[in-house]
Amino acid sequence: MTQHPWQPISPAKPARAAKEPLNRERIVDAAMRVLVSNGYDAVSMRKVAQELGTGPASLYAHVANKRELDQLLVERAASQMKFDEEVDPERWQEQLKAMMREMLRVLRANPGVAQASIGQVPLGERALRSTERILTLLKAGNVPDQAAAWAVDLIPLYVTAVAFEETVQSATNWTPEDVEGFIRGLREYFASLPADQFPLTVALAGPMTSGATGDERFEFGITVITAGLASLAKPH
Amino acid sequence: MTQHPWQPISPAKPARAAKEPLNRERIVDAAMRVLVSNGYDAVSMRKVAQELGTGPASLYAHVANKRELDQLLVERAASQMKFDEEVDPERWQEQLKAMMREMLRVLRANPGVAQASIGQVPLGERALRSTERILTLLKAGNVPDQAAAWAVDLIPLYVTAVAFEETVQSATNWTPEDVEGFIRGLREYFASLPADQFPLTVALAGPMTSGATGDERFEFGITVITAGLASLAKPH
DNA sequence: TCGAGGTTTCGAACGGTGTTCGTTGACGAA
DNA sequence: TTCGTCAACGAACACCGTTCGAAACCTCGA
Repeated sequence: MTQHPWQPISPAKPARAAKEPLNRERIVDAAMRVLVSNGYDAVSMRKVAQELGTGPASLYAHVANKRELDQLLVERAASQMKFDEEVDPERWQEQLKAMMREMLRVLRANPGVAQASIGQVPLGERALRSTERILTLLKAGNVPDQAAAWAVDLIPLYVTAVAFEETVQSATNWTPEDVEGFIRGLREYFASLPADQFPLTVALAGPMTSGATGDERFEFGITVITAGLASLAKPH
Repeated sequence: MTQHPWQPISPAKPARAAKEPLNRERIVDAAMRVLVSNGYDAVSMRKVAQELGTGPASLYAHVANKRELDQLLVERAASQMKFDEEVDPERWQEQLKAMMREMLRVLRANPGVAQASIGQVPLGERALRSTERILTLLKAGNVPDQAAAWAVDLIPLYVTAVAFEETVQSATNWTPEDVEGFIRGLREYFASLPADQFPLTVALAGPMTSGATGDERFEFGITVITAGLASLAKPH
């Protein structure tokens, strides 16, 4: 569509030079396009190569293997996270929650990255900035050193798990109506259980199936984690 | 080794009857054997069929697809969890932690189940007992209904994510020495960062890389979550 | 300008995966 | 005995990650 009619069919330059040479960045670009538009499962060496107009073997000159490509995708996504606000010790809990929301936002915008990212130690420069910021916020909250250090793991793990869960569910290609029907069926199922064996499950069928698609559950999770960390704070 | 020498080479019964007919239970049994001894990645329809002395197509008469087989494995593993102790309202926090430890124990004993389980709504009878128990414990702790209902998601999600992370790492086939070396390298890397940009990361390089292989990190996580839930308790 | 050496590209192939198709063969009902 | 039904399963399809080796290309010294 963008091709101009007067463009020569056979390019003036030799066919070989018409292609820019491959490099890591172009590969990650292509992989990112496939990831965003087709999900993580579609990110295969073949698909990425095809996106670049070549074969899968060509990628291996620039990327050791699929796992390394996954890591590059994670770093690329991590670089989209913005944590601009100055750390304000008075508002460390709110700022920590904002951080987690931002992480989830980026993971959602790049569906599938969560899958590639889970269980990976964050090492890139952007990830280090996140680490440093988490430590700063928790130090501002008087959280002990060891707790803060472990929270650096806990926080991304939770956010990533939530994002991963969402991508797994969205991978089923359900329409919103399907999801709604599933939720309703679930609620009815819970409510129909024998009340003598599962009294609370029956009684809480409504709350358990509420907020399944929105952000309320995530808000709840980050509230619990933040409150839990705050409760570990050393008395001043 | 267990075969007796006087056992006839060709069985007395017709060869067809020597094979028990296939059914879901036998398939899950076989899949479980493959899972425990070779990890989740080895659980393919072909391997499971081979374990049963047949071809992959035979499985599809009893199991819709691989995802359904995964779900059956999750249910099988969930049925191994034991939550015997009576609920004691005075000790609800400790009992909740014990529950999470038991969940992790089973997920560890069945490496790979976590991967199949993440993002799945727990529906089997065993899972329902877990749900009911979580709700009972939180009710004993005066946690509001909506919070308790969402905690039913949060708790397994965290435990499963931890287990999943562990299986991803163990899938690299590293020896304990490799892991130790990696951890040491990580600590040195953190410590060597520019202190003006990452002061806390440098200062906490030790704590951040401690307890990486043990259970301390998990204990920390369940403590944070339990404390966070407790902080939501309604004043009585 | 030529040629050698090293790197990049990439078609072909290997061994794996989930899944489907269509035939086979055993069994219960008529 | 015959027929209809359905589990069993061999073969195949379309994928996957990865490797190999030959060709094409770029760089640089002679």
